Amino acid sequence: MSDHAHAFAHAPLPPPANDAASFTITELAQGFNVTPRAIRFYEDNGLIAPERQGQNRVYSRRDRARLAWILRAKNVGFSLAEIREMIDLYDIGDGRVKQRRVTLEKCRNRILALTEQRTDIDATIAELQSFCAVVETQLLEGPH
Amino acid sequence: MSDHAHAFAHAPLPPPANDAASFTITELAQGFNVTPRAIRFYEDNGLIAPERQGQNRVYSRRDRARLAWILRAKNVGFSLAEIREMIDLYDIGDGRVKQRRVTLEKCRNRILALTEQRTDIDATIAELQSFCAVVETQLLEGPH
DNA sequence: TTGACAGTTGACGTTAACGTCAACTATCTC
DNA sequence: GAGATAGTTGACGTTAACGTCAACTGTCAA
Repeated sequence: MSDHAHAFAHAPLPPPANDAASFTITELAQGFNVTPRAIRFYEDNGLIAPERQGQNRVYSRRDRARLAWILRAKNVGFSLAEIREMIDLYDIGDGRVKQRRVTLEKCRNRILALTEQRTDIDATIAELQSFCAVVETQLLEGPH
Repeated sequence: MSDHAHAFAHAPLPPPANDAASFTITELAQGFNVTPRAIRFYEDNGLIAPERQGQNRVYSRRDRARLAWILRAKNVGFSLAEIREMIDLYDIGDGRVKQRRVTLEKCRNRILALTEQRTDIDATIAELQSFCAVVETQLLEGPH
């Protein structure tokens, strides 16, 4: 599966066991196993907005949690644009009713899509497992 | 979530209820809700290899099943390159032992990644659901 | 004060996965 | 035989999500 496989070897996302109050960009990057470039890119797209000390970015624990959220959403297949929209949704507490109906429908659609996706994942896992079993058997039979 | 959402509104993949023995490219495309262009693209990348009648492609039921497989893998987050490699893996019955060990490891890694992804999906679904609940409550309270 | 670092902002390059023509071909219908 | 219709092969365009590089800035230790 070559090195492309790493495109799929996403961050193992247990929030980094760093209980500091604030973080630098490289701390976050290392903790989540992404590049600083990527984090800045998310900021350019309005996904995070850390404080600044002078020109440097300073990330709070909330920012870190938000980044975790973003990466998980990414891992689940959402595009950055979609993630941004979801974030915006969460920020609407004051939308009018029609807006809320739309919000609700979008949410439900996403839930449906995710549920479908879960089914696909289960099926794929099952297939890979049975394939693994076959290969294991071949191994036990020894080289021919 | 704009129209970008449709980038995620993947094919609802119940294999099309068409029990013919062979299919044209547009039949498959419509059945799976993808474009003929995409299917040809997959062929260019060695993911499918339908028969030909003259210059036209003719897809068997096996081809259709394979396309379903491909789309499911896509939906789960695999790149076309990765899918191609998985297909190649399935075609190795004669690899040497070392190759098989590698194959096995790759498979297991994928299973791990998929399992993680499942966890993320569950978490995301849970969050969306609780968010839905909140919005519903707001709706019931009526417009302010 | 002079590196050595960590961080910053553009600007441009890159890859994946198609979309979008354009120019043909083959088949059937009128 | 002239469209209409479904298919074909290039070739080029496009979008997302960063990577890469260049040119600075700010901070601290020797």
